[in-house]
Amino acid sequence: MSSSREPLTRARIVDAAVRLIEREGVEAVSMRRLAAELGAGTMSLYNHVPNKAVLVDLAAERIMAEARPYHVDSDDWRDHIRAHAHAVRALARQHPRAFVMLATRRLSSEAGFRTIEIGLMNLDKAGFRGKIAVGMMRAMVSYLLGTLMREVATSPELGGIALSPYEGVDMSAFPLSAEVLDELGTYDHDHEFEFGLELMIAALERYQED
Amino acid sequence: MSSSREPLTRARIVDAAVRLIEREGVEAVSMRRLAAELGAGTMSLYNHVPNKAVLVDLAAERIMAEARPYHVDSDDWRDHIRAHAHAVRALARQHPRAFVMLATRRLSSEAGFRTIEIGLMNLDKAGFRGKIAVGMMRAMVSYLLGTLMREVATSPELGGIALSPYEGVDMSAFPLSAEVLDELGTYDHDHEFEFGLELMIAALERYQED
DNA sequence: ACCCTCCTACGTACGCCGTACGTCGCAGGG
DNA sequence: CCCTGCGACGTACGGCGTACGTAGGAGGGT
Repeated sequence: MSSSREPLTRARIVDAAVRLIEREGVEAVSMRRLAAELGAGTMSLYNHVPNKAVLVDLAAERIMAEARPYHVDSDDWRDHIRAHAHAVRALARQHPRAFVMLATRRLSSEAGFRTIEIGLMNLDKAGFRGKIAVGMMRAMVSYLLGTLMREVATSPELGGIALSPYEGVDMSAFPLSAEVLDELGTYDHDHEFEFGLELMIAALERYQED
Repeated sequence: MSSSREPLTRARIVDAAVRLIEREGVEAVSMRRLAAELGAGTMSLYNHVPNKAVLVDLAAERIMAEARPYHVDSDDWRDHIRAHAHAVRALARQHPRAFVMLATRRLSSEAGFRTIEIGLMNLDKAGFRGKIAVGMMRAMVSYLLGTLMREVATSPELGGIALSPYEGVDMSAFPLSAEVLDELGTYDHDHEFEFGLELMIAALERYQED
């Protein structure tokens, strides 16, 4: 193992953790396994990282920091909000196995504020400021968090929240559901994301009129 | 231990699991501990439950089934949607330590369809049917899932997604955030939930006009 | 009355886990 | 030359889920 010659570093350890998380999910991460992957003794990791929880935090921050900057070629605030939402979605889709972990964890302040600031700028363009802008941003975050949880944590092997409609349920008790059973069993995540996003934007526009 | 005389039952085991989850969270659940709590041998549990994952599923379903029916005294579809959203929120707040688990798990079909059917009924009242109603319901679910994740998984000891703004970040790089720093550090979950909910309803109303 | 079957309870053991602690070897400075 | 300090590592403890084997009792058939 060539890598076993390199000295152990916090960076190398976090790297390995991120790779492992992306490949097999957080629950696959263990100190022993990580050490083995690095060709090192288990306890050597503790010279660089105080414990597993911190290590996972560091991995989460590293993934968060990967968020790509993006450029929008438009003056319409709607396009900026759309671009921002798509960027968040892209991050979630690049790291499906890490998303729940990220969503459940306290954001690192730096990356958090970068995102918040962008959100506030976009709402500012739409004419929303101060308290109300914060409320709207939070509603947007909630929507994004929710859809992406549904999209990304939905694939069966990740253990998701999807409904699996055809499991011996007596549908006669649920007439309206029965009518749209096909829709309920189908997921077009692109389309759903777009639909919900436009719904949110429509809501903002409505507030703009007052 | 008086309870150790009772015969072991699936129901008794699931009950104990639910209690433990509510008291200390899913991660505190272990077969050994559960058995000890029931005054039984660890392996005896396996006569009633195939493995821990299924046991946790059963506990999740049991909690889900606790959802209280509610009555709305109004003809306005908005009030029905509000009531439904509040019911979901109440469930989440009654089981904060279980919510992330519930949100991450495949819903039991029965309870799932009950909720879906109510959602579809409410949207039907507003004049939305078929595919578009499904889309709207999913957007609502996303919003609810998101806000409630933020609300319920936010308390520090549960390891949440809240921002904690005052941690040596150079705010001069984030002027808009700096302006509303107080807002960002404050959480009024009642108010935020209501605000986001009205935002969603406003969006639906807008679609109604077309 | 007998036995046979089946179900439940339980003990043991294996292979994982996180990590406290102690030791060893080596690099650097005096 | 030795001393100090630090990184790497082995061992060990107490936890975990669960495969497997056994023992005991309850119920039914004869």
